[in-house]
Formats: sequence, C-alpha cells, structure tokens
Amino acid sequence: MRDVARLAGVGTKTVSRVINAEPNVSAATLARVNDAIAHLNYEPDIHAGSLRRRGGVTRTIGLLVGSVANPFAGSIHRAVEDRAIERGFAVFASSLDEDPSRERNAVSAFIRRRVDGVILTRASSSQAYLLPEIERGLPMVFVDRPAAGIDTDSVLSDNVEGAALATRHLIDRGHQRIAFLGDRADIWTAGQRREGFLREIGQAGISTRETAIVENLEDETTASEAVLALLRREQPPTAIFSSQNLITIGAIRALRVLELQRRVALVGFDDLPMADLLEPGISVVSQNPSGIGDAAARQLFARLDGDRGPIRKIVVPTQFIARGSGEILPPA
Amino acid sequence: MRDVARLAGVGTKTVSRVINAEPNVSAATLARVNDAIAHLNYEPDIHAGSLRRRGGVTRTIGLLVGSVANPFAGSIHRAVEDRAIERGFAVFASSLDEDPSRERNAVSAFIRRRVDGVILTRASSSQAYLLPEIERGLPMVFVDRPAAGIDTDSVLSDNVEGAALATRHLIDRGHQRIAFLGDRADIWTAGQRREGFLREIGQAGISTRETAIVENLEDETTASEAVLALLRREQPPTAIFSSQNLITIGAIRALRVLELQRRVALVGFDDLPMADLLEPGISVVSQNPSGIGDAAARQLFARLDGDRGPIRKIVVPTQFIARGSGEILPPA
DNA sequence: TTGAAAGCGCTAACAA
DNA sequence: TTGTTAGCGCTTTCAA
Repeated sequence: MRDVARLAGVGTKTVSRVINAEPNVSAATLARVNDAIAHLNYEPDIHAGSLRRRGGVTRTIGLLVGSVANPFAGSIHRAVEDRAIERGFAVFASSLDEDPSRERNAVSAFIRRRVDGVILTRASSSQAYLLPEIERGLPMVFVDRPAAGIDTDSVLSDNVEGAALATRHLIDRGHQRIAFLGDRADIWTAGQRREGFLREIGQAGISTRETAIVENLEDETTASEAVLALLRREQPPTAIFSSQNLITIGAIRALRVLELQRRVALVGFDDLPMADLLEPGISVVSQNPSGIGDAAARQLFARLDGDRGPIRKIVVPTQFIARGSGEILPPA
Repeated sequence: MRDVARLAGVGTKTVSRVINAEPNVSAATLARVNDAIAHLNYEPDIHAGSLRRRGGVTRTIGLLVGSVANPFAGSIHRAVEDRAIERGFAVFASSLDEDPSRERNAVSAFIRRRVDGVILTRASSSQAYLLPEIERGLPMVFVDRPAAGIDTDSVLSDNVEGAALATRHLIDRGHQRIAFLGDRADIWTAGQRREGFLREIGQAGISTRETAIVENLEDETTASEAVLALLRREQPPTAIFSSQNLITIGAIRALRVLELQRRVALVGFDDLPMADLLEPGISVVSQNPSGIGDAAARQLFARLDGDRGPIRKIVVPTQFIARGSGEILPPA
C-alpha cells in the first residue's frame, strides 16, 4: 500500500479511500491511484484492514458439513457459496466425519481466522462450548441437526414428517411387516426418522412385533448384510424403509442378490443419483439440500446485517418421489 | 492477548511463546498462561500474527474447482482437506462454473486473504495474470487442467490415454461405427479426450466418415437429444463413447427411450454412482479424483516446505471398468 | 479533498 | 526465562 501511495504521489489514507470506494476523492487522484494499483498488481490485505476496522469484519464465513465429498453436503455448500459470493464473502469448508474432536478443531480454526459467521453441522453431544462466541456476537446457524445445549438459529429437514410420509405410503399399500433400517442411533437425524416411522406404525395399530428395527448400520456393506438376514427370516418383511442414503444402496444390493427387488417394497430417505434409471426405480423421500444451504446463508447474512430478532428454526419440507420400488404391493 | 497476559501476570511476548509452543517458558508460567487462556476463552488471531511473522504465513490455502456441488470436485476437495488438516491448514473452497470472471474473482479473493498457496482449476484461456504471484513466490498447483500461458505444477488425469483405452475397447469388440460425444469444445479435457478417440480411430484404419463426432453438448438434455438423432440415422452407430459424466447419463436415457440399451454399446468417461446397479451396468473409464486431490495437496505442501525443484506435471492414471454396456457386440 | 499520527493484535529483535 | 520496543498493513481520528 505504501508503494502504491508513493507511486501515485498520495498518502496511504487516500489509497485506502480508493480501495474501499469511499467518497471525497477527486477524479484525477482516483485515476492516478487506480493506475498505480494496476501497475503494481496490488491486492489489499483484507485481514490487516479488519484489524483496525470497526466491527473487524473479514468477509469470510466458515461452513462445517458432514463431508465435503458427500453430494448432500456439496449441494448445501454450493448454495451457501452462491449467497456468499454475491456479497464478496469467501467460504472456509470443513468436514465433520461424525467426529466431535473434528468439530471442535474446525470451529476453533474458523474463530482463529476471525470469520464473521459460521454455518455448522454437529457431531458432539453439546455445543455449550460455543456460548462465549454467542455472547461475543458471532452469528451462527446450524444445518441438518440442531445445536444441543445452546439456542441458535437452525435450518433442518422435516425428518419426522418425511419418515412418517414414507411409512404411511407403505402402510397404505397394505404392508404390515415393515422393516426400519437406521444408521448410528446417536445421530440426531437417525432418531428423528425412527420416531416418524414408529409414530405411523403405532397409529396404524401395527404390532411392533411385526416390525423389525435394525439400527447402527454403518455403511453399505453392513446394511446389505442386515437386509439379507432380515429377508431370510421365517416371516420376512414385505417392505423396507431405509432411513439413510448409503443404507438404501446396501438394501438395493441385498434385494438384487436374492432377486427380490420386484417383490419387496423399498423406500429410502434422501434421494440417490440415477435412482430413476434403476429397475424398478427407487422411491424416496427427498431432502432439499440446496434449499437448506440457501436458507441457512440467508439467515446468517440477515444476522450479519444486524437482525436481532428471535431465534429462528427453519424447517425445509421433504418430498415423496414415487418411482416404483415403493409401490410394490405385499404378496396376496 | 493483553487480557491473558494481565491475568497471568506476564508480558504479551510470553503469551505469544505459549501460543506458538516456543521454548524458554518455565512450567509454572506455562500453566498460569494456559489457565488464563482457558479462563478467557482466548483464541489467538492468526492473521494478526501473520502480519509480523516472517514469511507471513496464514496456514490457509485456496481451492478452486468446477463446482463444489459436483462429486468429482467433492472428492478432490476432501483429499486436499485431509492433507491440509494434518498441518493445521484451513481450506477456502470456490466454484468455477466454467466462468473466467469467477476464476479471476476467486483468485483475487484468495490473495486478498493472503493464502499460503492455491490449488486451481481453470476456466479462462490464459493464466498469465498469475505471473506476478508466481514471482512473489505463491505456490500454485493446477488440477484437472493445466495452466495456460504460465508454467506451473499440475496434476491431471490421463485424458488422452483414457479415451484411447475406451475407444480401443470398442474397436476390439468389432465396432466400426462409433460415435463420440463431447462437451464444450473449448474445455481442455474435452479436447484431450477427443484426441485420444481420434488417435485410436485413425490407428484402426476406420474412415472418419463412419464415426460421428458430436460436440458442445451442454447437459443431460442436449446429450440425450443428440443421441436420439444419431440412432435414428440410416446408418446408426453401433457403439457410443461419451466423454463426460452428464453426457453419459443423457446417452443412457436416450438408449432407454429407444430400448436399445442392450444393443448399442456405451462407454463413458468418468465413473457414475450406482453405475453397476443399472441393467446393463455402465462400463466406464474412471478417474481418480481423490488421488488427484491428494497428489495436488502433497505437491503444494512440498513447495511450502521449500521444495524449489523443477516444475512437476503429475499424471494420475485412469482405469477401465467393464460392467456390461461396453461389452455389447455389434450386430452380426 | 487530503494526509499525519495513532493503534488494531500480534511477532521479531533485542535487552534484561 | 522474561519483558520491552518497534512495526507488520491497514483504518480511524482528526487536523489541514
């Protein structure tokens, strides 16, 4: 910046005015400074500026998602980026991997870099450690799962309703023996989806002895093995509700192995790429990840703009997509 | 930091020593300072530190990919993050969208935030604008596509060989009328894959009048329409090589519409999720995005560690995966 | 319209 | 082992 000032024959404050598009710079000076900037390939240091700037804003936000390699997270990320870029904000992205220590480290990394706000998914069981940051006024929006131990803005899918919708869909087609497949029971969304499932089973007056609840499925392989075991029982389920992406893929594989994909109904929670190209197509309850990301970013920026309104809990609706696998009827 | 120093009854330099795990702090002082840090929930400002620190490192890198919503980019991103996190680095991620102005803006956003290095995919036709940054010593690795107009480290898939492999696979099965489907011809990878295709066609002595080259397919829909048109010709192709992901999906849809998915061979460039669950399974040349990200991050960190060796062009091999669609024989 | 001086939170250099 | 002073690149404050 000193070099630019010297080259343009002005003081550093004038260069500062030009960079920040402040008023009270004559056209001639403006041109001279801009020439000097171009000539020296000068890029101002945002963080040096934020040090003294009132509010200390860095035009940077932090985003913590399940894993940046996961398409669900990718869609959230993209929506957040699109909102951020409009305002000249940059986005730090980190992956959580269901690991509480990664959560803490990521948040700390964001804070040490003085982000203006954060959009977070949680893995640990309490976010009380964020209390001091809230008091300091760090805007914070939770996505996919609500914070525990603190009250913050959040943007969530309607997990209970989505699961209930899928379950009702199967019950309406006459299924009574319906299996529930869930991932790690300590994950908040897993519990919510289980709740929706059980609610509908109860309302339909189906005995819980008829339903199989299989939880803590970690990946495709364990899910596939669990489904193979289920279907080899004496009274196998006539329908399956799989409450997570990878588990649904495992279930599809198991059904194929037994050649039952046209005889046993299957509905998955969360959409799958090319699900409509399989035979039968896979019926799902789809979430709206870019809607979640968009809402979260809007809420965060509203807070950054000074919105001091009450905490908002935004629920993004899910949608049932019938493609065939969920419309299979129970054997007569 | 002043508050911490005061509370611990030491000077700020001592706090600085503790934060940075520098030697020459007595155990007693260390404990007092750490207590004060915990008590005040103090998190040091990395950027304020970097201002004065020699080298000015911020432990931050910038990553620019096609789109963070794209699974290919997601895998690269995740691999980069895994290497970065080991060293306490944070990652800025941005999407390119094949838009030269987004490229410039993203790079500028990174530089203004004083990243220590960048991993970039390009959209614009020349990266000569980065010359000053190179001279200033900003480490830089290009992924997926090489930089143009400057000489930098890069990590690329073997696009020409991969496309040649796919083409040879089809020729070896007796196909003569093979169609090439490509995306925007100005995209570097598109040209490379076309080159590999044409090389094998030429070596097999197949007349180019027998092959159909359809380029500038923008998405699934245009690809699907193009394939429908191709297959309705008098002399339709007996095999299709689709050189990009979304185009392959469009081709699959078109083949299904005409019920030709078991009669016309199809090989795609880039793997598709659940490609093995379709009927027939989709044969592909798969890239190794996490291998690309890993190699790029390793190279970048080697440069950050002071490696001043010659520019490296790393090629990550592709792999042919036979699943059925590519093994369909031409009609007798 | 412009610039000089002070200071943001931290580390380098040096002195104690 | 510890602290003091200066200064990183910028913005604020205030005077010219």
